[in-house]
Amino acid sequence: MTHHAEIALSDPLLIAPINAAKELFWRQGYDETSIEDVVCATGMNRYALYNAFGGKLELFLAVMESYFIERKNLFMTALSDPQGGPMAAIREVSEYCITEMTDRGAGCLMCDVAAEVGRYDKAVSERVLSYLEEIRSADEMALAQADERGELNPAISPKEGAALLIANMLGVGAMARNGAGRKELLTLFNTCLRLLGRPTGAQSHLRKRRNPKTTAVKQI
Amino acid sequence: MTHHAEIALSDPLLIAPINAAKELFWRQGYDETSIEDVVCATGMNRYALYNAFGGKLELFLAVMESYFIERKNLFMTALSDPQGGPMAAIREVSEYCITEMTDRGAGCLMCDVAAEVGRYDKAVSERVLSYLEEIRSADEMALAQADERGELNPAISPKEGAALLIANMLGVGAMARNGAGRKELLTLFNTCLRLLGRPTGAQSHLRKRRNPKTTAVKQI
DNA sequence: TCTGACTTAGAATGCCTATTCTGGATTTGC
DNA sequence: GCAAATCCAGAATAGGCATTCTAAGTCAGA
Repeated sequence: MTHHAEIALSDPLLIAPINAAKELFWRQGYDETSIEDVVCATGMNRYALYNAFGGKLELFLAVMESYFIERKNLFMTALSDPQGGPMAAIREVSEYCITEMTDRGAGCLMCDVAAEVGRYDKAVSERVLSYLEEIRSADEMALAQADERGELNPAISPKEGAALLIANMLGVGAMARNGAGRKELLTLFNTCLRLLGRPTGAQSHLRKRRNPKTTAVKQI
Repeated sequence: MTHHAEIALSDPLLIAPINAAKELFWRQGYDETSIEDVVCATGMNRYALYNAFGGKLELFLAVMESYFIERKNLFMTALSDPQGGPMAAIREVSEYCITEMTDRGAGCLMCDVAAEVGRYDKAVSERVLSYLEEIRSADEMALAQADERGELNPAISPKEGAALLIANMLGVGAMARNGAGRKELLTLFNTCLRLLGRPTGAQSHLRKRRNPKTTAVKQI
């Protein structure tokens, strides 16, 4: 009596258990999360749990799928038709993700936890890459809009910029996992975003302060 | 009869076993690497292994320390007095790291594997953060030199740029762990490096191709 | 060559965890 | 209210793994 992730996801009664399990896997990783933990956190009976999902791996697959869909929706709705402009939308959605990470002291569920599982199961690691590509292409869409509005740094293409954003968020996740603070991570993300944007003359005053020897001349 | 990581590191006979174990932990992670694996890979007797290190955790600590020192040396020697200029040195050392990662389908031993162990042991996660800071400050040093030579993007400080580089490399590691290819990762890193450098007029031709409507005017 | 310390290979131990089983409780359909 | 199906809690089961033990083998020094 094996059940598939899709079936589990479509059952409204399983939404709460899946979310509880997601929280555990996200915070603790796959190996470090025991079925006992899941039983306690969901309040679900062990027997019922095995009946509903089939086993630990299948449960994780359902969690992963749920995360995938949720995250895809988040990015798609935020970036496909951004009200306050594409760059603002990217900032908003990314800062939301950073908050999620620092709240949990964890990175991306797909990229970090699923990668752990991907060692056994090639299908999982392929799913992770497809997730990354999905998010990247949403970012690329937004950056293409930014480009049309002249808000993208001319030195890069929307595609390159999107890849950079993804890598930066993954890096932020790695740092969150190791205990870096929210403020530090936001600063880091802002640096990335600043470089992605079209350079403005106003920014050069930073340089003046930093290296007066060569740029002490007033620039007003 | 407990031995400490420092003692193990100073014994030349243990260098080879430590390197073999490092390879295993790096590729497979901490939990996924059994002592049996280590026994096979090092050719060392189980008893001798326990005598030399004390246990699995202590072995990993020795591995971690070895990686730390090795990596610190790599960055320090490459970046403290770079012959071909600071930006070239950063590129060189980073590309070396990317090769190490793609060779193993893994990220950074400290940031990824040690983070796994850091869940049990606070001292380990603090060590990871101190490692990150060490590398970041080496990058910052190089970027400060670049700044003095007018090679740094005026929109950012050496400190910000160094943090961005670290995050980018961590992101690259996360992607390598999930099976991304070397070429893709090099492209990604190059984008990052391009943005860190001082923008040149020549780059704007990229933009012309992408968005002819607004920049079709010849710019030579 | 002999002795005593050290090393080895592999078996035993003990713990932890996923999964299954079981006998009793609870719900459901009528 | 009742029979049948379903669900529950916790006890077995089974396998994996770190760590320790053991009994035989090896080596160094005289």
